[in-house]
Amino acid sequence: MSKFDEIIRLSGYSRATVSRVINHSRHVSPEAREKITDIMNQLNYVPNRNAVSLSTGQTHQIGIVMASTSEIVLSFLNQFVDIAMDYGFQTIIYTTRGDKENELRAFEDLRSKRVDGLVIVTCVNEPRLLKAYCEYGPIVSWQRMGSDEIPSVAMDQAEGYRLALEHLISRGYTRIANLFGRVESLNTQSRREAYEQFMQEHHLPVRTDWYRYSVFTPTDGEQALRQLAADAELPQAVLCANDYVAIGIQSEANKQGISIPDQLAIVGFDNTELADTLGITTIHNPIAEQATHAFCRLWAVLNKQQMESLLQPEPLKYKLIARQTT
Amino acid sequence: MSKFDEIIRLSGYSRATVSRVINHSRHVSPEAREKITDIMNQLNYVPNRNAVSLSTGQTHQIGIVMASTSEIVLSFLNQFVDIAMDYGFQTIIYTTRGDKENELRAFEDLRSKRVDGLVIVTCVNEPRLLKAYCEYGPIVSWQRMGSDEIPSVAMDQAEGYRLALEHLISRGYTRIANLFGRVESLNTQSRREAYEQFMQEHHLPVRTDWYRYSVFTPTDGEQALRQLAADAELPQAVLCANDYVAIGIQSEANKQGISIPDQLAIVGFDNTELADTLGITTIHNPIAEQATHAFCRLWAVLNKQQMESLLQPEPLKYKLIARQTT
DNA sequence: TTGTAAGCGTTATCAA
DNA sequence: TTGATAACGCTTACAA
Repeated sequence: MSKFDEIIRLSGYSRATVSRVINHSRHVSPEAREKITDIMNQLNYVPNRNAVSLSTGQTHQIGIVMASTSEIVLSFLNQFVDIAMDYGFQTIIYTTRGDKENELRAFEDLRSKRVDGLVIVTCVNEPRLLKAYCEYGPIVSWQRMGSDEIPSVAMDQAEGYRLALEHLISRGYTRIANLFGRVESLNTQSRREAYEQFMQEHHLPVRTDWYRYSVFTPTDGEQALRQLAADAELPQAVLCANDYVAIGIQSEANKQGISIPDQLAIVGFDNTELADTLGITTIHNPIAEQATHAFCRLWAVLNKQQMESLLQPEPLKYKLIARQTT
Repeated sequence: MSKFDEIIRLSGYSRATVSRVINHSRHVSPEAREKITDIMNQLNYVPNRNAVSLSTGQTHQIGIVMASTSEIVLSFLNQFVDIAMDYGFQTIIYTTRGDKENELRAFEDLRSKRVDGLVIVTCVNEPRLLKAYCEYGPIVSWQRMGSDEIPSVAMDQAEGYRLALEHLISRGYTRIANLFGRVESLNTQSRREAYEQFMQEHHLPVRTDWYRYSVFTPTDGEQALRQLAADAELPQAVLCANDYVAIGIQSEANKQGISIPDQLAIVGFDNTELADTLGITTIHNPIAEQATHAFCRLWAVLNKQQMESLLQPEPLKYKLIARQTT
């Protein structure tokens, strides 16, 4: 006999009343509440969450989908897990390693009621394939999806990129290399367009020969600089996909005796703690706030209500943080 | 009517047979299997995982408990999530922010059948309180718990620490500072004892005045060096709690014009990618392998069988990685 | 190989 | 305020 039935037996009340006490319903007499509560404590009762989930259709679990738990997504992840927990939601990690089938499992888990909602941090499947899952529960994305059905909480990175470009130009750096992340990502596209437009507006050369893609880690950064340095002409400045790439550039420059920022200026992206420690100029990216946004969107749907208090009134802003590498 | 009932109705078979097909039981005729499979595909059926979990008593979910998802635990987390997924288990993150009540919620979730098992990465509650939860499901720990009931997959850090000390002494650094993590942790205790024992064996001074605690991040490292440098005598070498602290030390030393390794040698811990990039001498710590171990322990219990193939035959080893900071 | 029927542990709808 | 009873969607003895 389950503990639930035990409580029913010992208290003399019905199944329904016991359930009401568990769920703090107001329609219970004080005597019933006290008696049942006592017995619950005595038996050290906890509800079986699978039974609750089956009955209510809600798991209070949210899935978060990403290629892997890297440093780059860490602050988003951390903030999301934290705020979700504050609102009574657990977070399940789905790491896909960039594999489409792995990734689809997360979406299937939405369909099979394992999770109530989904946050996409990075994903590799076609948006038009994924949006079919929207009918099973709310989905929001950090990565921009280029699809209205799956809303994104990301900011347009063009804006941040322009801040970096203005800063560089104002200090006299005009021959600029760009180290991008994923070729197909909308972020990369935004950044590239921002760069090209900005340079054209200022009648400066657009150096597409200094574009590099799939540069994510410090090691990637080191390698990229080695390549660039092998050519006849060294750029005056490098715009990096993120701070970790910038660290790689900085380190490799030191090894090669390239002086920073005289011979080479470096700008990172995201403003992580290490960029501060290592004196790297960077663009502050309000990542934690975007994670908060992501949760709020989901929460609003799952609770069928707006969550005004948490939806930032003023839009988020990028900010240039000037340090020693420019 | 649920899709399950729909399948029963359309196929003409019973509830049990349909279930058998879903679970790939051998005791089903080819005709039945084909007919039912067809209908399942037609209806785009997926089982409701809450119903399955309620019925079987297994969720195929494992909770991972930590203060926060920091860089330091990242490779453990990543590897654990990956291998768990390979074996059909999802991972739920419980971040506690060092709060005992938050932490207990993870353990209560084991009790309420939300997760099948638990991995402790870091925890703040008393082991004797936590071990009461062992009866509800398997628990393993990365952090050493000092309790037999909750086994730990961690290695004794004394061994790694000794490697670092031997290396330093062999290069002539004898006046050594130690930057530790949490004061009460068994790791810190191990490291401190290793240091003291090693120095005494070699008739060298034990500099307890150069002990610092709660040093975790680059910023903590910078601050620690600032303090040390303010004193009359600077140590010849610093042993750091992890590579991130070492980065902070390295950076602050550069700022202060302290030359590395001539005036100050630095040894990190863990051998992260950044230690390589930044040329920091460190101790390689097979963290991913420990995460694998952790999963295997849980898996062995949950499947009531040994997992010999995955349990490393040879014991894991620390390794000194000498770079430019020594 | 198939079917019957009893669980799994809750919530929710009525009616009283 | 309470209680009967059905519903949630699936698994699993036990029989046939």
